[in-house]
Amino acid sequence: MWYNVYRHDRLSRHCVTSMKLSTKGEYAARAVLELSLNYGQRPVKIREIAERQDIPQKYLETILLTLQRAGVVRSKRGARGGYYLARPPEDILVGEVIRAMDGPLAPIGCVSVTAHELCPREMSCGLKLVWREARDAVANILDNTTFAEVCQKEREAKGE
Amino acid sequence: MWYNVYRHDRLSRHCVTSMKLSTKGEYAARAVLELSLNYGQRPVKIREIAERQDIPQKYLETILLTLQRAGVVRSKRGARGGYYLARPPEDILVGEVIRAMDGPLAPIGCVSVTAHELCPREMSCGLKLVWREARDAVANILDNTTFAEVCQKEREAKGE
DNA sequence: ACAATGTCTATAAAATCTATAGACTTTATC
DNA sequence: GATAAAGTCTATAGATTTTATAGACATTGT
Repeated sequence: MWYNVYRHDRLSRHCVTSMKLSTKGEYAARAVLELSLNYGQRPVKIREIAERQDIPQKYLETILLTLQRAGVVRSKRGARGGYYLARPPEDILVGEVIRAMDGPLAPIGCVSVTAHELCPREMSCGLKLVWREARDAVANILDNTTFAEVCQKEREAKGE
Repeated sequence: MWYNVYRHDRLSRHCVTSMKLSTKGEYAARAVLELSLNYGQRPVKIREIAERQDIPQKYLETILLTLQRAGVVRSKRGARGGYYLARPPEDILVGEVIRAMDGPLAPIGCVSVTAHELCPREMSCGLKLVWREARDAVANILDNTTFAEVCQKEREAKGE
């Protein structure tokens, strides 16, 4: 019923949409994780992030630009340039990165907190309540997890 | 950044993917809700469901077929035919309907319970834990909400 | 100066989702 | 048993979105 599709022969993904993270969102999260692991050191080149996290470099360039405009990362141009976090990992939320790339977390517009829209038709409110609960549940996780925590879990997993 | 797009001039939707419900998933949920509201009565015609819930009829036909194959609904053919729930609304979960239409709830394959897949690369486990938490949070909502509850909330909302 | 690096915009390529067409099957009713 | 009213099925059209790349430009260190 659902197949794995290899986009650029690196990342597998289901064909379905609902509740799914885009590759863009995942690439962004991995890039920010990579910068978090290098926080406090010199800027990391796009090429390095791309290699270490196995992300298509040109695609990553556009992703990093978006993250920069969202205030998550900063860059230094020219020789010895690269990217670095705009704030310490403790202050960067996973939800923030995902929203920057993919928009609101809500499964449907009318229950979005960051981009609420009125129902174009009289919506079944019983269902609306369910979608809202789902949105809140996801937001509760992603907006309460910082990249400092992700780093720590990553290191714990590697250490064992 | 994100626009409302009117697909068939009825349902608005964001352009973004992540954590979003497909129109198909929402149509399916609304159709099952409609059948739940008519549970115990005679079969409901596709045309009636389409009109009452404002869903393109031809599209709804394929959606109902999928739901039937998933064991959620049944049909009666011929004159006076139509669709009805395969089980009482108390026994039909929202998560079941969404999965039938859109696949696993997990935001990414490697944390899916219903369709787990191995990471094609050494995945950042710190992030993987976050995706799993998000998946569990959504599943916890959608797999603990029955259409009987949705019906009740719907009626409460209408009554006030 | 020049090499290394990020910036920007357009667009190509692919995948996915939404929706419809149209021929076929089944059933109730007269 | 003829007919009309339904559901069934498969293919495919149409639209949108996502993924990815190209290539010219701007900035910085040495």
